[in-house]
Formats: sequence, structure tokens, C-alpha cells
Amino acid sequence: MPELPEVETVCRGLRPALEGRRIERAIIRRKDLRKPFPAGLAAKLKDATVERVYRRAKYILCRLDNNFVLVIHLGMSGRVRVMRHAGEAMVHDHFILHTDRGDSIVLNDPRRFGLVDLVAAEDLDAHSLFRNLGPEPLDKGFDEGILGDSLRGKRVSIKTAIMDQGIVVGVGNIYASESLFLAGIDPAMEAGSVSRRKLARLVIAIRTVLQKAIDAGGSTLRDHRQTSGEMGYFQYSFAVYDREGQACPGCRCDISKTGGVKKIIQGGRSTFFCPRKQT
DNA sequence: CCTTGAACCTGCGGGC
DNA sequence: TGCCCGCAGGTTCAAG
Repeated sequence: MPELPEVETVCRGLRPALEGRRIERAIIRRKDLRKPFPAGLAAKLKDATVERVYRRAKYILCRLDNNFVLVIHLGMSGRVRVMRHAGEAMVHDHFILHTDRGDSIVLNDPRRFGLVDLVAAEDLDAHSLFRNLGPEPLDKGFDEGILGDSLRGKRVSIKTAIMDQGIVVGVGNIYASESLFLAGIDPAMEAGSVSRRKLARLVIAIRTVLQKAIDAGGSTLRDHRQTSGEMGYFQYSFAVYDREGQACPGCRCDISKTGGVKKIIQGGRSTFFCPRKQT
């Protein structure tokens, strides 16, 4: 489910409940998600205080005062909810933290493509999950020069390329289609042959789309919820994603003739685009 | 090195 | 109504 805006939304919801709080208890309700829960996880979390909650790529990171970093990835279907009063655990509630303020933080993940890990802070950058990640799209360091360098010689499509977390992090299947629409770029273009001018537009488009999605609390198609349980709302602003056959925004052409937004499959994933605006 | 496709897993909506 | 199929926001691994 979650791309950068959804993960960022969850981080923001976790901060008031976790930062400065001591973990009284961690409950692990199965042995693994995508990977086994790390050995001794519950014991290492117990009585640790959360100093800071932040995000790298699509990972939620909780810096603890015992020098560990708790790493959470939501996979395709992960949700995190914060509850003021511990209730009955629901199906697919796999990992629960109780804080000294009485809050429960619950990770629910039906498909179990998510991940929980615990890494020593000094080992984080060199960890296999983080070592090969590209730049943060909302940071200064992401520009058309950096993007062009990492795309040079790439034969994959530009759409597949911007979903590659080694090129730029945080862009997934929804925001790849939306960004390419906003930039006016044909998603099937070979990544290595996209012009500098187009790359400059793409950088701005990725930033714009991600920021607007964060402002909307992410996109709720199925699983995503803010930590309060509230939906995200950016799905109502989609230009092309999941809009096959519909008019794209500002379209003045006759849909009965043009067919509207097109859907193609790239790298096994659906791509939505407007052939008239994206060339 | 690069690229592609399958695998991981559950749930849901559409078609028959 | 019920069953079957395809598809879903991600990542990793093997094979070519």
C-alpha cells in the first residue's frame, strides 16, 4: 500500500504518541512477517525510550535511547493505529507497543509483506535495507543532474526506473503514474534517453505530487489509514491512476473518440497515462 | 553488471 | 447466491 506520502503520514501520527515515551511492553503475535522478527526484539524494546520518529524511503524509523533503531516497513497492506485504550487485538495485528502513557501502537498487516527489524544506530547506513537507497525526493540533493546520472545507460522504462528505490526513494506505483502525467512524459520512454529538460520537469513533478499527497494524508485505496484510523484523501486528486477510460484533468478532447486515460502493464505493474499529454 | 519475471500472502470485487 | 479469477500501494531472488 504505502508509498512515501502514506509512510510520512504514519510517521507524523506516531510522533505525538511515541516521542519521549517509554515502551513498557512489546507484544509479538507471530514469528515473522516478510522476515522473522529479530531475536530478542521484545526484550530490547522493553523500557527503552523513543527519542525520535522519522522516515527514510518507505521505512519508519524509531530512534531509541538504548542505541537501537526500530525499523518498520508496511509492505503492501500494513497499517499502524494508535489507540488510547488497549482493546481486543484484531485479526492480523502482529506487533503491538504499549507506552508509559497508556497508548497502544498496533501494526496490522494482512498480507504480511511488511517488516520489523532492530538495528544498532551506527550500523543503520551500512545495513542491507538502507545501503543501496537513492536520494530522498523531497530533499535538496535530488535534482535532474543526480537523476540523469543514475539513469544514464538504463534501458528500462522511465516509469519502472523511478520506482527503483536505488534511483530515487519513495515513489511507488501510484505516484509514478501521477508524476509522469504532471511532467508530461510518456511512461514507456527508455529511462536513459529522457532529455535533461524532461528530467527537470520530472523532478518538480515528483516533488509536487508527493507533497500534495502528504498534505492530503496519503491515498486510501484499500488499506491505508492515518494512525487515527482516518482515511487519506489524495485518491480524490488522482489525474490518471485507476482512471482508465476517463478524461484526464483539463481534457477537452472527445472521450468517445480518444478513449481517455490508457492503462498498460510495465514490469508487471499497471501504468495509467494520457497519450495526448504524455509524449 | 543489467533486466525480467516469479514469488511471497490475504482479501475483495467482478464476471459467470 | 456462490465460486473462480484477477488484481492490489513492495521487495527480493533466481534465471537469462
